[in-house]
Amino acid sequence: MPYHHGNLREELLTAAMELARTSGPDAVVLRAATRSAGVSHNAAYRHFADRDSLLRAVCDRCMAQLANRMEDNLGRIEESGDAVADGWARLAAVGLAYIEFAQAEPGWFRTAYSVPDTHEPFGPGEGVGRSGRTPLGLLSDCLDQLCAVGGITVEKRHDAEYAAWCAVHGVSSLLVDGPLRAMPPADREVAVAKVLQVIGDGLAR
Amino acid sequence: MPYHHGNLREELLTAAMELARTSGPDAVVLRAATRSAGVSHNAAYRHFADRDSLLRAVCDRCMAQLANRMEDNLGRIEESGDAVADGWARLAAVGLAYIEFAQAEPGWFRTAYSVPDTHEPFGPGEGVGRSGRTPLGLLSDCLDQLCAVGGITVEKRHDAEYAAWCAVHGVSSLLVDGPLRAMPPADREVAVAKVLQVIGDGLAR
DNA sequence: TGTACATCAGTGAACGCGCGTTCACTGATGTAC
DNA sequence: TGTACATCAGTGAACGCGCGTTCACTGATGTAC
Repeated sequence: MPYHHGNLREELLTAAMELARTSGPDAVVLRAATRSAGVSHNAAYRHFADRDSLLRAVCDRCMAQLANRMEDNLGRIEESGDAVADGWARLAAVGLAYIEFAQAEPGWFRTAYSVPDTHEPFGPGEGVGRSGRTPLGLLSDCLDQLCAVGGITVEKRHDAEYAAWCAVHGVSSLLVDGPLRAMPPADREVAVAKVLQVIGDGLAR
Repeated sequence: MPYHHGNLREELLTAAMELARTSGPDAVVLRAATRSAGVSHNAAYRHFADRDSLLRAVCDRCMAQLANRMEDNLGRIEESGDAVADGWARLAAVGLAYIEFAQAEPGWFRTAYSVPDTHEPFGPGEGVGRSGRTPLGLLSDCLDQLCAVGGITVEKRHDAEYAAWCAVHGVSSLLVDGPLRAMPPADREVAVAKVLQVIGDGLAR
């Protein structure tokens, strides 16, 4: 191992992402990250002002992972020719991606929403996936499209992201951290389907 | 201060509730609770097996506080004579109570959902308010009544608590801890209203 | 082309913090006889 | 009614843990002349 590491900042972030993945935001710890990078613990201070700055950078990446998962699900959709049906399918794909991400990567999910109070929330260009859009941006896009093709009214479109986001966020939180965490997979599917169905009905009406 | 305290268990719980209220579940710390009760730190071990047992007991109380708030809101409703309208009003009251509680008592809200992994989830008779019902129980009651008077169909009633619970839990979490925590009050009301409206529409349809 | 020197990126020891938990103990209480 | 003694509810000192952070430092790099 040479004295100059070469890419320590990146390696610290990789290590910290692994900590977050396994054990959530509280496990994003300077000493553990440097340990895992094979470097003395205060080498980290060359690249991050303090522990919260490292955590903040990790939050960004976690949110980006969520965005990527949503984009993946969107990319897998086959157009049916029916613009309204496709619009609903896209919205469902985005919502399901959110819930699946939370369950598949609970540590990342929790961390994505753990920006320290001492730091600014995500600014433009932060927490974005490959397409450059945030999770919320991707959801907005779906709703815009659905509105454009007449799947939902303009009135319903207004602030609709709150309804959709809160519903999928709520079911994700309750399944991952909350009282539903012990729920068997079959029941989870029932709960998730009900949430998506009611939200869809509520927007359609 | 006499050697025998008399009611130390209760006083520790009161102190721990105050810690939770101010700073959330992580602040529920044995030494702080005993300090605040004016007692040596390991006196706590006469009343709680360990730190997690204390936290667990505090979680119960926080959930009970939430239930009480929901009951308060229900009690404030004036019957209109229209059973269906009253049913919807009760559902809205319960949902709003949940969201208001989260914003008014963020520490308690977070703690209510922080039962340690090492402990069993709430059993019967735990996390209940004055009426002996849990928050989820109160919600179920509302949905049952609404269904009984024909406000929602039997099919919609089925598993409807997931949809309602997840929606209010999601908006609460995002407003209290999440990216919406910086939202000004006026915008919060808009978001909350939208969530409740869409969920209501979705159940009604 | 060679070299002095500023700059950058690491090291290693140390400090202070607060926590949960354990140990051996002492003071107060209540009950059997 | 008095007293020995078990039991209960506290005390106080100590341990070990892992953390964030600071300090003075050393090794490597690159650039001006």
